[in-house]
Amino acid sequence: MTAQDLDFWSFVDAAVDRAHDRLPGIDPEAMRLVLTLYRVTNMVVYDMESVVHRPRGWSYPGFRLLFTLWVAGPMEAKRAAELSGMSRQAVSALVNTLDRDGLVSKVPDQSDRRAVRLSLTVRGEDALTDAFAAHNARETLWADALSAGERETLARLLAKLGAREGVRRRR
Amino acid sequence: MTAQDLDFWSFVDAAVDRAHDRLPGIDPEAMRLVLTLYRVTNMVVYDMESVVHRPRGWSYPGFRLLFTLWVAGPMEAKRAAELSGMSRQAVSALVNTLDRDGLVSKVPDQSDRRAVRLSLTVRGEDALTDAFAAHNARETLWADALSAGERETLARLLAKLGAREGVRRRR
DNA sequence: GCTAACCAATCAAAGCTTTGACTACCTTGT
DNA sequence: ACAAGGTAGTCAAAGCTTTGATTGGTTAGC
Repeated sequence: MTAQDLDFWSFVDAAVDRAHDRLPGIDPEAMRLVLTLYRVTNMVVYDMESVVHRPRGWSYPGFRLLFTLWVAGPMEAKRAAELSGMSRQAVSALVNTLDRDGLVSKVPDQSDRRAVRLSLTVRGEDALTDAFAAHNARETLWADALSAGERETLARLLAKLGAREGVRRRR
Repeated sequence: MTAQDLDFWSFVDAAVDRAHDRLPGIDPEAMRLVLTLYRVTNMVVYDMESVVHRPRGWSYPGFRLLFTLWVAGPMEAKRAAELSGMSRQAVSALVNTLDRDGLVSKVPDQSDRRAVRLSLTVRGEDALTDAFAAHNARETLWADALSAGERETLARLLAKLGAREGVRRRR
């Protein structure tokens, strides 16, 4: 396989081979794992965003924040950042858009006047329910690439990777 | 587990339960798989970016483009977009930054004057070699969460998901 | 009470990505 | 030759994310 014949996926093989040839000390398996993880996730996210969310006028981050509120109920912006995995600044910017579009309401907290309490509007809840149904249908389409046993194994190994001690998220 | 006790990971369980309760038709397994995939990948990418790349003054996308050129050699911008998984516009914008910083050179193609040929500068190659060593060491740290057999299984299942027919990348 | 430390949120600047539009160039068919 | 269509790259506008700085509010120590 020369450099001329590569495509998006065979690039991973070429990268592993080339790195292994040129840099003796590297770990080819770890490299393949992270490269593949990154590419698959990007592919799935791009698909979700272009098929489900952009046609509805939303972004994937917007959906994630609305979904967070839908799952865990009204909460402070800081907590929404923790649960969704965004930074507080990102939540702040994102809520401006969602508030403008009438999907989220932002109310100053009674007991702590620094905080704002976020909640779905009725319109936000309706829109989320519709978008989530389409989102999940698309998830199923992806998941169907694997057998039930493979899906369980994949989810379990991913969770184990995510639980990695010593390499923790700091935000 | 009430909504008050959730954290970043238990949110996934809560989301699956809550969706299952409120919307009868959804596919909880597919949901868990995609949610977990997304969160793990974001965690790994954030870690790489904050530990390896930002301290060197780079972004993760910048690293990916340099790495693509390092693996497959000089190429047109369009091809770099295909292999790296970025859009042509994204490559165009990114190359402006990398060119400004002296890491990539952009030369008009002789035979097709529409095209530009991208290649690593000497400085770009040196910087990439250094960054890649650190990047791969960090990848190893993550991969060590799993046994050798688990790593192989995970990489294989991810590749199978990425090879999904009927749900293809369109860019 | 009052100051110091801390904390929630936002602002500002820079970077990446996206869609849509546009220019310049190449290629094909007549 | 030359017009029609396709292609490579860029520009523009909007959105999200990041780091670093700032504002306003709370809490703890003296």
